Amino acid sequence: MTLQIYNTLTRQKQPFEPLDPNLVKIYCCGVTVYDLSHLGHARSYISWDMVRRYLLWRGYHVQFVQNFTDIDDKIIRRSQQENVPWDTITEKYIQAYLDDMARLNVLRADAYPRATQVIPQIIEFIQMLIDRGMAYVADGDVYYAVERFPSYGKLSGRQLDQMEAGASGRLDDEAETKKHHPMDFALWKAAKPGEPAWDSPWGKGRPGWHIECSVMVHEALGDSIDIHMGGQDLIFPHHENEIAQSEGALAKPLSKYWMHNGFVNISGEKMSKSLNNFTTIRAFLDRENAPEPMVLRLFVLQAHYRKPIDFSDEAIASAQNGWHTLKEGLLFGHQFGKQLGWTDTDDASFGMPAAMRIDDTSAPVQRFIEAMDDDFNTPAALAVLFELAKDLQKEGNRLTHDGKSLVDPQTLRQQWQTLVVLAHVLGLEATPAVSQESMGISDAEIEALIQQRAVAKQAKNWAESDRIRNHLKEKGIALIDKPGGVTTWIRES
RNA sequence: GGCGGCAUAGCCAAGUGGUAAGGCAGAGGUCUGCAAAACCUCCACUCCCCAGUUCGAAUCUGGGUGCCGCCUCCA
Repeated sequence: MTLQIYNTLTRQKQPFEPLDPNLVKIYCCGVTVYDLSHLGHARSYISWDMVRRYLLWRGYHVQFVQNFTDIDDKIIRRSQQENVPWDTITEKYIQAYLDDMARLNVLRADAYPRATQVIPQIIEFIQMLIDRGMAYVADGDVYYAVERFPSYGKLSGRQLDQMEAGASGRLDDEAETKKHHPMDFALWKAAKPGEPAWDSPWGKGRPGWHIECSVMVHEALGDSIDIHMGGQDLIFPHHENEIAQSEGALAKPLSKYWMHNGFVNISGEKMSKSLNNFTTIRAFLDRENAPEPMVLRLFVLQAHYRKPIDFSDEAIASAQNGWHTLKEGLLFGHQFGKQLGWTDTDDASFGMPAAMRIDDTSAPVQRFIEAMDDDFNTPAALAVLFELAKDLQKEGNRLTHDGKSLVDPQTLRQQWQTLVVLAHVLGLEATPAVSQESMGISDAEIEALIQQRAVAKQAKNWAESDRIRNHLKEKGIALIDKPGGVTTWIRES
């Protein structure tokens, strides 16, 4: 069984066979940097990060390139509104994007090309399209002639004649009158006064939205790549136009597979800038009682990447509880390794997924692979993680409450490592609490309070007993009374 | 109008011809002075509706209903 990927281009799942078996080339459509990233972006890039991590784990070499669109109308408008240079805006939001993604444990791309860094190549590419008769100059603008590209519409399943009707409403726009065909789109836009502009054979101007991606794919990865990915809304017109440009210029397939992620909804409605119902990633992660970033990651992964997900407080609360279980499982080794007699718990590499060897033929790993091979079925893959985590959680509680587990320590170790490795493939990671002593109360103080409480309990002074329990609870210490009057305690994470 | 997607328990969500994963929530019990994110057990004879194919369908076919997305910047 090989990995099957749903290809938007063919509208079906296909076996994944990279053009070069030794190197998978991926281009991921990035953000336009004029504002903070929102939860929709989080969903998208968490999904693609998961795809990348899985391919890496399966042994592929992956070259992952993601662009920043750093010149466009919205950036210019923002720069005028705030009265700062356009590249001040873009620098700010590029940094913000990278910071947000780091919090969500999204791996850095191998390269982050920007539109404005490839202007000469864009001009060259446009010239190539003009030379091949695929584009025409009109009054300082350059347009792509869609009628010259016979398979225009193949990605989105549209036909030119069917789209004309819908375009009639925009004919009053001044640019429309310059076009030979209503669906023609700008490759180069002549500069208006005061706008950032670059010199070109057609006069001062800037690139259109779609051309940058064609050029950056070409520059970074070559004529043809394996996977091109982005949000569902990019299928048309963005990706359709990229295909027209790249294939129109190079006469080679732009990408073998096209992957598109589903949207984030808010109460059943699409989250978008135009509807103004979006939440930024940092607003979400920095609000009061905000969940850990991993909760957002888990929430995203609990649905298949192509399906819409609905954002609600209830859904987040559910993910939060789920993450707690997973986290306990992930921290199992750190918490109980010593007690189980594992000898390497102080090693620097302890707990590092890269240093773990797990049994690939074990049932959980096989089930995980089977799920992920089926077009990255993360909900099914997560079921495996939950089962492992619940098992470990149970054994951990036995160790805490009874002081021993009936399961063989090495078996537990295998289970734990399997969980950690598989979770890592999904980008789910828990870090052990740093310093236990720094939490404001020492072990000795705790023991002393437990002694006081024991005295109170013997005197049936329940009020005092509960006061001590609650006091410690506030300090993050949970007391567990066991049969025989013995009380143990744990620091809650 | 054109193209596409989805409908599975209170909620989220897998499964796509062989008799309903997983998560959240919930219920009962154990233990307990209390508490516990502890332990045990339970929780869809049923998969939007109707008709058909089949030994057998949530899964295939036809029809219907409902919801959503794209066709304009958008992950």
